[in-house]
Amino acid sequence: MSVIGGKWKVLILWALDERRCRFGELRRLLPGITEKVLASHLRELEEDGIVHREVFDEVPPRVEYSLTGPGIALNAALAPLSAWGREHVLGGAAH
Amino acid sequence: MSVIGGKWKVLILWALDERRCRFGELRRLLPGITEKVLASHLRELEEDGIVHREVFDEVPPRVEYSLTGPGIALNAALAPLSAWGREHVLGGAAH
DNA sequence: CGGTATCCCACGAGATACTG
DNA sequence: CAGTATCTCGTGGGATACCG
Repeated sequence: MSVIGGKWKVLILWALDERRCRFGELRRLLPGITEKVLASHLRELEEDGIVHREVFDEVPPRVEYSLTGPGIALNAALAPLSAWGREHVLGGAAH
Repeated sequence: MSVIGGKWKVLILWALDERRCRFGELRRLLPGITEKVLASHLRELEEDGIVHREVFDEVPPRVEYSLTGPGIALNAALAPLSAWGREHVLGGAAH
């Protein structure tokens, strides 16, 4: 739970499940998140071995985030929980 | 996430997965939890339709908590996440 | 036995400004 | 572009005491 405990963490994971993203892309994909929170969540996910951070030494600077193997597995493990939420929290009629 | 967001909530769910429990039993099954937190978590789980609270009008008073249908389904949906944690957070060697 | 009622505090997260 | 640096505030959770 501590791994996915941040307010925006699963949303970050789902965004990265589609494709690898740059910092600014993630910020745009997650309306309302602040740079500070996005940065700290990415740091924690990196420390937990969930996301990989790749720095390209270019101008302008480019940093790309992607899921690691365990990160992909974590997203798969979250799928049933997500399905449960759609079924029981969101309208049980609107599935 | 808000449904299972409390610090002790999944532990409560797992305790109730075995069998229905009384308040004091849960307190003993969860060393370190305070009565206030246990009570508030149970109230929230009840409001979310996860646990059922049954009051028996006896002396001494008796209250039993059990999982509802959605609660049982939630526990099942948590199983893959639990397995992921055992595999990747706890020792990947010690499975 | 099964809880409330208070008080308290750390920490997560938002707002805002700034930088290499 | 990809972040830091501060500051602030609400709230989740802990400690303790009390109650029908």
